[in-house]
Amino acid sequence: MPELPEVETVRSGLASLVVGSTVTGVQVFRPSCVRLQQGGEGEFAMRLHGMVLDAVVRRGKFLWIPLAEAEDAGSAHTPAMALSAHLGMSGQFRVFEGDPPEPHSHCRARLHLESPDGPRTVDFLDQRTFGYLVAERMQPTPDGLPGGHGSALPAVPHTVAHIARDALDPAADDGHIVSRIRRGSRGIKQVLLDQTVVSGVGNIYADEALWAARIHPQRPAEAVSTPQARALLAAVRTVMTRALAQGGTSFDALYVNINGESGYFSRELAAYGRAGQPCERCGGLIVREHIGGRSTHWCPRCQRRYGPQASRN
DNA sequence: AGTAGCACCTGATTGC
DNA sequence: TGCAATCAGGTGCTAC
Repeated sequence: MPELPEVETVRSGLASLVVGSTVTGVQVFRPSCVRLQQGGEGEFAMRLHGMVLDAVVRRGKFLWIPLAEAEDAGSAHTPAMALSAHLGMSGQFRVFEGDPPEPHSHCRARLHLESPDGPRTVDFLDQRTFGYLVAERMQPTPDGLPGGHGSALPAVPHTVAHIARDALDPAADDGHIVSRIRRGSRGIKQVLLDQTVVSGVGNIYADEALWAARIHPQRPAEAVSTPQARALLAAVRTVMTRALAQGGTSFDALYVNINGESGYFSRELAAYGRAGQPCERCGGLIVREHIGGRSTHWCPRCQRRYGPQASRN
């Protein structure tokens, strides 16, 4: 599943292939992929047509492409609009140079571009259709700092305004994240998955970070100490940084891929998908349980529910 | 306000 | 063999 490292791989691949291109045509094969667009696919196509793709930016799992008017392209003028994209569970972008092939059966939308190097085609594929595209207005960031990775613009699209900065964002406020992590009665894993607390963490890296920090996924957030919350945030960063380093090597630039389930990093997972196997730290058996509808993996021996001193799991 | 639960969706896998 | 139930899960909405 695409989490921050996978989405960043997509972002950098897309950026290298489409920035500076002009939209010359828009095809929507499945209208639900633009379900967030006010006015539907007609409005979507109209807002994109003739615009220049100025950058590819990411915050957490959210991607967007600031759209410049042709006469403003490359200038310091701040784009008012962006093409936003979320990959959901199974979204992919593929870029073709020259004549594109027939659209894949999972292709939900296709953008035709004109670049200085000739025509380009961008396909948005999404088997499970949880992903979406939307052409929408940008708004300033409250702190005046860059909205995400890939652009210095202090702006984010409307659908991203409520999403917290991600764990790898240089502008992330650790003190604020730690205090929000420790708030409330929810299980700590639920809090990690809450994109308004810290963004970019999905089901796989949540389990990995909790394992690394030795915290039970169901420990109430308010029972997590400040040092533990700091360690957990550090673990989130470590696991996503390592995954990103691997993801970066497993993709071909022309086949802009996401491949959460079979990337090289899957071999390094310590908890996720390892139910019944020994914990590599203590030898206890990793367990799997459905928590809040999500499969959750942990070591009951070294991840204690109520803290290091508790005798009960 | 904070939290829980469900809808959304399709293809692969499992069970009978 | 064939069909139906189950599973995967990120986000956003609704209900409590």
